[in-house]
Amino acid sequence: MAQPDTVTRILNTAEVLFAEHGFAETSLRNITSKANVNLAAVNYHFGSKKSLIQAVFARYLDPFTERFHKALDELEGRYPDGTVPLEILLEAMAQCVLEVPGERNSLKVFMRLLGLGYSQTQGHLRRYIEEEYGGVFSRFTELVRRATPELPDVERFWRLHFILGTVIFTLSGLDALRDIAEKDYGEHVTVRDLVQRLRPVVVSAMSAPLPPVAMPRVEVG
Amino acid sequence: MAQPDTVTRILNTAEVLFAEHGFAETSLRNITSKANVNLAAVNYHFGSKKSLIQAVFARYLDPFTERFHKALDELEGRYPDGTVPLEILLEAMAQCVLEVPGERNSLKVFMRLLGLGYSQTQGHLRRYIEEEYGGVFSRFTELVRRATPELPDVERFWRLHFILGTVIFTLSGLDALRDIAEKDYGEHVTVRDLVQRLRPVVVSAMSAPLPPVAMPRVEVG
DNA sequence: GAGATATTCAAACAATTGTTTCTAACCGGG
DNA sequence: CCCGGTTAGAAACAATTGTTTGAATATCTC
Repeated sequence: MAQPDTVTRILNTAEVLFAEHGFAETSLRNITSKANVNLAAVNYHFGSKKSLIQAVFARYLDPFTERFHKALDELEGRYPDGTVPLEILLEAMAQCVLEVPGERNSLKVFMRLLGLGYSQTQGHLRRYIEEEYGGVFSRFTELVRRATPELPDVERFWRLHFILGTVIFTLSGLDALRDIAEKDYGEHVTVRDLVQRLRPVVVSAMSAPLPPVAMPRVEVG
Repeated sequence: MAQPDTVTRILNTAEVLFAEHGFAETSLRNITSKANVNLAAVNYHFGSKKSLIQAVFARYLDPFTERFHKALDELEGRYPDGTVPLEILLEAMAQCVLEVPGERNSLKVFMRLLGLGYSQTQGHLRRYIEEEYGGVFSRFTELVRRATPELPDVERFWRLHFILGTVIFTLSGLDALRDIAEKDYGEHVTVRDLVQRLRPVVVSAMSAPLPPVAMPRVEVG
């Protein structure tokens, strides 16, 4: 079997090392040695470590956004009034996330990278992701807005991030949690099982009753 | 105003730098210079950078676990059959989280550290937290078990981690989200507001309908 | 106040980091 | 065949990392 060329060999190795140990904790020498590639190759092909990190993300996010856009196109066509039911929207997003890495590496790496992208304080990464892929997300949230007209805008904003937290946190820490679950309950869980479990929880979260209106706090002398 | 002694000066500076930039991205020299302390002081007082990180966590988690244990004691006394309603349990936990850092620094730093502790792949930290503070958590989950007897054990396990993800993810990324929310909706949000919003969402998530039973996949020839 | 202990300090240590440089090898088109 | 630009390679670079050392200073005890 022919070895892939240098840049994909670097990307393949880098993404699993990043996912395993984080960005700052993974040295270029560690990557290049495991990839059987010269150290200088990274700076030659990518320019810098930062750009390598972004390239790792792009290889996942580019096909994802493409699929997601297509899926939303299809949905908007199927519901000509522009109001797609919430469950359908969430389901479409879940399917797109599930399909993307299937071709190549594991979904686990993808989710772990997403989690790191949010938590690790690599400023450049956050900016890069927002600029490059903010478009699909706002398109999605606009559809969610039409699907949940009863929700105040602020409330919907926060709830979307609540469930984003649930998904990223769970799937990105999946390995550790899976071990515990398997040890304590003897049940081997796949990512698809988890999505199955997430579905009703996410839907319930989005349609929870509104919180009591915040009283402006009045100082009592 | 008298300056606090060296070790607390180090801890005070370290915790905000860690929360801002992560552990690996924060150098001891950065900490010691901002704390007006000699570089060697860290290794003298704490032994190593790892131990400093653990000490930063301990200063938050020790008082938290103490309060949390007391709160659970009080609840178990109030409900002698050992069945505390779920809402009360969640409320108690929220209150303990909110109260702890009030004395000293901001709740924001605490939550950010918690998020980093989960996502950053500092193996020693995970182990330290589990060994040192796993006790309260399992006590809490046992109470949750009694409060939700209708939930299968596995399902409850996952749902607890779902909402854990929501809370940590949201509160730990609060700063960035707050900026967006304020810009888009002109509404300044405090941590307490967020807890207000989280309450109904979390309760709904825990009491969502069970997912459809997973069919064992049968290969169709 | 002398002596012992605890703390601070500047300096150096050894290891590792990302990046650059320059040379050698490759490879397709004249 | 050999020449052009592209890729691979070994080595060195400069900067930064956590940690250690040994002397100076402060703090406390008897």
